[in-house]
Amino acid sequence: MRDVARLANVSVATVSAVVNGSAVVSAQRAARVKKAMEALDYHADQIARGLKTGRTRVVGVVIPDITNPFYPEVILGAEEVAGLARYSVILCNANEDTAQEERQLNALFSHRVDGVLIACSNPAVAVDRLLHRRFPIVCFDRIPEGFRGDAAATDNFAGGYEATRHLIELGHRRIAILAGRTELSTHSGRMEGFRKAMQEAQLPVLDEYCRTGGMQAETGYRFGRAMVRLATPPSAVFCSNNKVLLGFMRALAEAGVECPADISVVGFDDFTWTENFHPPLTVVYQPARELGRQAMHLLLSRIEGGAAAAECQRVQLRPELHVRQSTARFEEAGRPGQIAAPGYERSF
Amino acid sequence: MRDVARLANVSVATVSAVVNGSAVVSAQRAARVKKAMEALDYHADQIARGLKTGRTRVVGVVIPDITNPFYPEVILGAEEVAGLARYSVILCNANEDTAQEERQLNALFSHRVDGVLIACSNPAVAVDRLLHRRFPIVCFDRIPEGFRGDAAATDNFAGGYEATRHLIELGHRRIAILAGRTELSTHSGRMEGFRKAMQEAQLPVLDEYCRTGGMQAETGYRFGRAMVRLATPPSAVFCSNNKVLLGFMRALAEAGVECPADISVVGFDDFTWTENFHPPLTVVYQPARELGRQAMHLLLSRIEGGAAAAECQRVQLRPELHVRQSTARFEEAGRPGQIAAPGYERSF
DNA sequence: GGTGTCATCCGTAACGTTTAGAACAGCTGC
DNA sequence: GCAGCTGTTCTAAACGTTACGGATGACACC
Repeated sequence: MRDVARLANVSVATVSAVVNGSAVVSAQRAARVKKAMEALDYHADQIARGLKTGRTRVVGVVIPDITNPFYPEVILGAEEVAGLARYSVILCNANEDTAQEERQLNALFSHRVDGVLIACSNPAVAVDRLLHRRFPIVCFDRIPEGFRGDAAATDNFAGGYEATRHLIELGHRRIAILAGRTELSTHSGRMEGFRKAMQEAQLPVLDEYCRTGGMQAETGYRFGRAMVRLATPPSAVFCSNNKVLLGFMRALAEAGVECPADISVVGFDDFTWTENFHPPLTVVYQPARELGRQAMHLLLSRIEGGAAAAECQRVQLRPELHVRQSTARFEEAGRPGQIAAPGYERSF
Repeated sequence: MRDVARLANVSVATVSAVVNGSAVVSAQRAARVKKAMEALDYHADQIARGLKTGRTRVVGVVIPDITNPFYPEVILGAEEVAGLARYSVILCNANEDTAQEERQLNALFSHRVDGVLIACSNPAVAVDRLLHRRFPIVCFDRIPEGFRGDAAATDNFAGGYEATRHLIELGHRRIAILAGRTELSTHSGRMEGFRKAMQEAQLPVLDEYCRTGGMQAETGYRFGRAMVRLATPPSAVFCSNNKVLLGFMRALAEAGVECPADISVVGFDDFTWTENFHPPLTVVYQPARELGRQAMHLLLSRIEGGAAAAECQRVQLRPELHVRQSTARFEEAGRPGQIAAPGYERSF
């Protein structure tokens, strides 16, 4: 900057003024400065600027699992609107680990990011602390319990409800749920939707039909193996996590259980490959990219509007049921020896 | 920091010394300082530190398409080793757009990142400029032509070669290739491997069997539609990009062409879902996460070792062919009316 | 007691910006 | 001719660190 000033024969203040347009400078001088900047390939140092202004034009995004294709899609949307507003994003992958999440948050904070977008687990002590300091933070996807701040998420209750309704309407009565970690708002919401639908249809939700706790394919596989060994296996399953679903389907395949002939399955999240899956999957789709966009909008307006803005903004996105071929009508006396009770049981 | 110093009744220099361990300070004082830091919840400001030291402990990672599940997996590995070394990573998604890539690079640079990891397209003017200034930069996956710097990538030639050999050994003679953008090192490498295998087997590579240029499902779909309309369609296809493959398979399904009965397909990259695909896909797997780890190692050692380190380090990872059910033996007089020439053609 | 050697500690000048306020020049109006 | 404006430019003090060089005191040695 000093070099630019010298070359253009002005002071650094003038250079700063033309860079930021923060003060009026005569056309002639401005031209000189611009030429000098060009000549020296000058780019303002965001670090120094950040130190002085307290604003870095960097936001943090922390997600629990970058390997779950849902999140990259969200990031895509978030990055899109951040980039448009000339913000950069630091990405942190917490790996489903609260301790790591907290470390990441601290790192972000000491890097002086202007705000953070986070899909976070309970309990959210670190997040609450930040929020309490009026630090711009918005939660997306997973909203910690009791969180009082901006948030964007899919209507998980509706998603769970519709998925279950779909199964019920197909004639299923013995419906199981694989629900991921229910201490997360996402999965508890989907679970609630499931319960509501079951209750409305006066169907029981059996303990042995409720499996919770895991978020990886591995746990889905375990669930699947356990489920096929049940004396009376369910005729349909709602699986609220896509990675769990993958493992579950693998277990079914290994056990020779056919979907949808022997069992109907509806999953969560839709991707390019779900329609080429075997079988093409019925899923509840959530608009992941749009979620990323909206969440980042919330964050940026919080950052620019300051904490003075409206107390707490929430956006909720509607999921959509995409019906494909992993769900089929259930006939009690259907495919002989498979759907009918005794043969069905033995076939597992 | 001033507050901490005041509370501990020492100078800021001393606080800095205990934070960084950069000078010896008596145990008693150190304890006082630590207690004060605790009491005030002091965290060093990385921005100020960065300004002073010229090192930010942030690295940039720029990828061409976060929606391609290959890259998140790479990021996972990169983040893992960066985190261990207490570096944060700024993620940039270039969206397969050279102009955007250059903007991202500039942003990273003015944020004073200590180095960047990039999978970049040709021509790599921006990258070359950085490299020329001895800025720590390592290319991964896609290595621009003539790039003289650190790089990590899969042996794409071997991947293409093995995929093609596999098809040839299954008896295929009319083999097509869907090669993505061949100006990228990845796809040109895979293409070269393909050519080599074809040449060794004295098989012709026909123009109408070579489709290049796209990286999205949409183009794969177009390729597929065009290919099934050919007078003499190929009996096997090597598709060097996973998203293109998805579109291609969709086109086949729509046209009623069955895989592997009518056509064998081998893809690139392996994911959790490839084995549940319909049909389970034969693919050449590249160790994406390990690639991320190695690339980040290269970068960090370049950063810490300075430009003084070895002239230029390269690591190459071996891909593996994962054989599943999308490839099958080709019998000239096989499945009647499908594989035999005239009927085969009509069946499309 | 003077001198030299350590071991600690502190003052302070940077790092590259922004920004408040001072300075200055050219007008206008009386 | 001078006060008062306006419009432009500059000076210099921050922002929160680090690190160089000097200061201080304790101790040992002659």
